[in-house]
Amino acid sequence: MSTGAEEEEAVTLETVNSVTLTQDSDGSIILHCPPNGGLSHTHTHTLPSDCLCLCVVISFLNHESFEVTMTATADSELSEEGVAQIQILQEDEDSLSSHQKTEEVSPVSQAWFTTKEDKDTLANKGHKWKQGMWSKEEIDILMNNIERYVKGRGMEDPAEIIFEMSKEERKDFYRSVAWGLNRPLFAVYRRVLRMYDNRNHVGKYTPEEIEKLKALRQKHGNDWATIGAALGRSASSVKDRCRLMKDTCNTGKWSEEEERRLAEVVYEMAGVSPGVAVTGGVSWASVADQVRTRSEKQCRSKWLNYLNWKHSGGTEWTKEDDLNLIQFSCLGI
DNA sequence: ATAGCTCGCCGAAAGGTTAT
DNA sequence: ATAACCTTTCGGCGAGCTAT
Repeated sequence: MSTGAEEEEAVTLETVNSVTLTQDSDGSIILHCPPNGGLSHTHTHTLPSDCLCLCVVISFLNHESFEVTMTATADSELSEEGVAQIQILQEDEDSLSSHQKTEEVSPVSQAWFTTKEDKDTLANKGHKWKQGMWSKEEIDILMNNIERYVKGRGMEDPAEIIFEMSKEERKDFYRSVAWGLNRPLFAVYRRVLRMYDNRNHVGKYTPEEIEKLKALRQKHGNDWATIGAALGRSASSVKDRCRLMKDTCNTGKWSEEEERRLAEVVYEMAGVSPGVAVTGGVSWASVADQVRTRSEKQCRSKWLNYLNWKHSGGTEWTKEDDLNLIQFSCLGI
């Protein structure tokens, strides 16, 4: 590390266009470097608030992508668009030139759709990517990317691009916006749609809405788009709401018989012997079918909150214990 | 502990549009 | 015509909150 390039005579200067700086909602500055592989290393550096000059030494080990998050900069030197090109002091000529020879984009986040086979292939090549819940950091990156894209085009509302523009007009929108995110592009696409569809975060369903929903459900079956339109909600919202309206189930305390059935089914399905903790391999919908008197959600909740622990715990809580407890408490003991 | 609920994620697949 | 790109839909599932 040095404070200036003039002291580093042996060093080659090279501008890499695709390296950008952005700022997240916390004011942290994020340096995005080209993703050339799946595995992403994240380093966090905190800089003094009077830091005027930034020197970053980067090695493209294994052509992996990475980002550096910096906080506590006094005045951001970012340009209007929130993007700054930076220079890289290149210490190892071979690493960068070989890096530049490799494909410029991550195969994970740049192919529009990633089929099962694609994913197998990528995994076999050692690529890894994120799935599941989006972290705050990822959302920040995404929103920043979107903001940058929007501002860069002198626009105001991202929804304009997402819902009004022709595909032609928004050409590279999704790929630009996926920048720095180690997820399949398709996942980014869906995330963006969900995020900016204002029929998606409307809030709690009122009793009136529930009634309407039931009626619409009768009328239109699984035509969620139609139902949603009639209610001013998104299709996925009404679909998910309907999922919760099962009415053939018991409520209240589980009977011993129900618990027994549940445990039996779960152990059978998970393929472990009774007493072993079950961590996965259970389809709760099927469990509910077999338990018969409880919904999928009730089964899952019951198992995860109570029975799994009870059955696999160090001291087995037996049926006799249950009976004793009941008897004793009835007798006031 | 249980129910009720919101918000959210995923893979898969079918269907539509645009570029070459 | 074909490939690449984009959109929509569906079924399956989960985290985590609140009220009681």
